[in-house]
Amino acid sequence: MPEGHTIHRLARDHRRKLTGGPLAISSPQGRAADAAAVLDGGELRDVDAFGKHLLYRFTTAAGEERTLHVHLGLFGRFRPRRVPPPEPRGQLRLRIVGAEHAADLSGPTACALMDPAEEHALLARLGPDPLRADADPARFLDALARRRISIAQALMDQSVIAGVGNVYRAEALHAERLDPHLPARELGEDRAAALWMRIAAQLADGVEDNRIVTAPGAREKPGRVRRSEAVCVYRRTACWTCGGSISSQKLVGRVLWWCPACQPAAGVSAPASSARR
DNA sequence: TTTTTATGGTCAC
DNA sequence: TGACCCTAAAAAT
Repeated sequence: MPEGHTIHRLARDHRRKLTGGPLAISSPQGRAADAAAVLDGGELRDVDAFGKHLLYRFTTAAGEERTLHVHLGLFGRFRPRRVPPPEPRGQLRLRIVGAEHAADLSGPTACALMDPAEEHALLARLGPDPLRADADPARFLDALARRRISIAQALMDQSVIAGVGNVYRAEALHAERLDPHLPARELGEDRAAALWMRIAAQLADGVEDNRIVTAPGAREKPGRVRRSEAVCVYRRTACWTCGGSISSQKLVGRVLWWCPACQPAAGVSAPASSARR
């Protein structure tokens, strides 16, 4: 589930549904018992999202300001619940129950209190997040210009750009007709700026839809569109745009998907060079 | 029923 | 680069 759009959507939803009143906070599974004990009975003031990280700003029942850091990782999920919530099923790391809304968190990579120093260190190693109004695209352009790694690898590096995951990487590169193997530094300012804009737009759509829909026209009929029909290249066999065969390759532990026809290597007939990985 | 896979990330070698 | 962490559902047996 979680790329940056999921995280920002959760921040928005939880800000709206869980702030403004005392919360019962527990860790049925016990693995976040310490944080739950501190936060139980407190109030949520705000929720911040940075890339794939969530920061929940609490005022505890004792009147202290504390921040809960949540990172969903690959498997983490926040599920909305009615009040009262049902008996916990499966592994439930954290349960937050307000007067009208509740939320269950399972499988996160991180769910722990974070002090200001740790938060500072976290934010310092994150690149700009296109979903944040305070994001500086110049940092993205600079990072790309300095990297020898491929653009595909660069987009997965959260210190280059925060919030992009494996689906948006594939879809944004396809939308910009960029060969994923192109070295980041060879992108050039114009194409890098266009890529930033594309990612920002796709992520923003993702927040609104609460899912990734990048296939042209598919957003107009949400709910009816299967995932495979909502994207152009990710985990597809045929390109949504041209119908050609989609290529895939394991790259640094993740599968990269692209359309060789829509995203040709610069100078296909040129002598084999470092362009291909 | 078991195995594999997944939209993520860290750490040790 | 691989081991590992976390959970659930799909795919394979």
